[in-house]
Amino acid sequence: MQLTHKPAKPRQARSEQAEQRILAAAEQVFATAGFGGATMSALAAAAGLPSANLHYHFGTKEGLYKAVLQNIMRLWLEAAEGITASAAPAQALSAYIKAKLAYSRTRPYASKVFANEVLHGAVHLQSYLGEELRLVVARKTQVLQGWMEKGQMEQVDARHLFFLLWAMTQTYADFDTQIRTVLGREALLEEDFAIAEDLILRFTLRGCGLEFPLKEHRA
Amino acid sequence: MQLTHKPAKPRQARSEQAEQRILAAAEQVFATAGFGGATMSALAAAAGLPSANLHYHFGTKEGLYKAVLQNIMRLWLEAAEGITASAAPAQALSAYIKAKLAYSRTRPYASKVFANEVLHGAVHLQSYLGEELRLVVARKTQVLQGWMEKGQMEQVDARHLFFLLWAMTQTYADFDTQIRTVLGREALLEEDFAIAEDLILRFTLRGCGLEFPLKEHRA
DNA sequence: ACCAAAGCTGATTAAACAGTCAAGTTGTTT
DNA sequence: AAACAACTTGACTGTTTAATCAGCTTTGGT
Repeated sequence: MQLTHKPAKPRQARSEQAEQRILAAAEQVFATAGFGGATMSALAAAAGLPSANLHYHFGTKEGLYKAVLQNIMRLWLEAAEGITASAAPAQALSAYIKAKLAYSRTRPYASKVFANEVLHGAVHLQSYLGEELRLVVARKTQVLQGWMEKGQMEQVDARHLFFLLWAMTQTYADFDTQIRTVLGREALLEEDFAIAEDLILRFTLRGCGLEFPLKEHRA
Repeated sequence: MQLTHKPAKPRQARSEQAEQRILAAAEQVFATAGFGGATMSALAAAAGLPSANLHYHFGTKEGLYKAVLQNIMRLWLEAAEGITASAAPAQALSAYIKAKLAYSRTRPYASKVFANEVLHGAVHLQSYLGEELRLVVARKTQVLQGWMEKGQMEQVDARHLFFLLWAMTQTYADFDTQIRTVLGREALLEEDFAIAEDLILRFTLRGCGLEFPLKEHRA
């Protein structure tokens, strides 16, 4: 927990490479084993390095875990950038759903690490959830309320709308084992994600009193 | 993993009580710490017993974990019982959503243990997912397809419909930390679940081309 | 009242674990 | 090419952990 850490100010970072490699491997191991279930030797084996090496770069197991989480957090807020007052609700919400679902397809381990952390009380993410995420949700909620006041979409609770969008899109990463088993697949295919996207869009847009299917403008 | 277990056939089970107590405590500990993060002494402390006692009743940590999971599985399939060919789609789906959401409210730890297990590859649940759950989904999927053929609801992919219903209802248990933080609450209130229920029903029913809000018949 | 069987527990053990360290190698600056 | 910092590593250490076990108490059948 406490630091016997990397020499406080490394004059120059020569081996960014090793750290990236460790982080990528750790994302997978933490995703499949959880924090408690991941051992330093498993993490080291996945990175192809001796475990002393991981301690050199990240100090402690918890330090490595936090670095992995921080890496993931960067991705999470980007997706919502298209939700602005001047955008059209149907297009903006569609883009958000597509972006979030794309993360589930391309970064399933990142999603799982995040899910695992929140599931167990988010002790390492309290500040992120309480500050950054809370702020983004507050801002985006105001955008949606603006749309509602202008009659561009129906009245719905905007915060709960986000909870449901997160749930529906992330479930395809977090619970892929269950989904794959029910579908009888080794791995989820593009067509599965296409069906999912269509259904989530249908639910969301119609739920908000918007048109579905979306008609392309400027085809 | 291997058994040095409870005397194969206990003539009489005298202390059902202790096992229930251990299981209830273990559900909480496994939910908040995960399998790897839970220690036998933490489990024992939560149950208010020495750890040798837990080993007496459940053999190994994994044995206890499996018993907790098995306990949870019983709950999971019951909720879908109302989905039958003769039922009205809107009523049956509403009842299912309400039942699943009620579990998120009343048994959040059970939901979390299940979520955690699936998240990490469901190694202890493969047979359940592949057999029982797969079968139930196959049957309920047929019921929905029957409704669609009769024009009682729109064409949607029934299996993905279930994935989204599970995601939306269980998120209020599994990710309650995130939801509570965004809402600025110490604990989720009845009114939060009421809003959630309303929004999930709205999404689902409209997404399936059904009437929302539902009109009570035989009021 | 007696006696098995079932239930309980403190003390112990062997293995797994996170973290340390000293001795090495590599790369960069002057 | 010398000097130094960044990096790498195998061997090691103290602690935590799951699991065991021998001996004790409680319970129910007769």
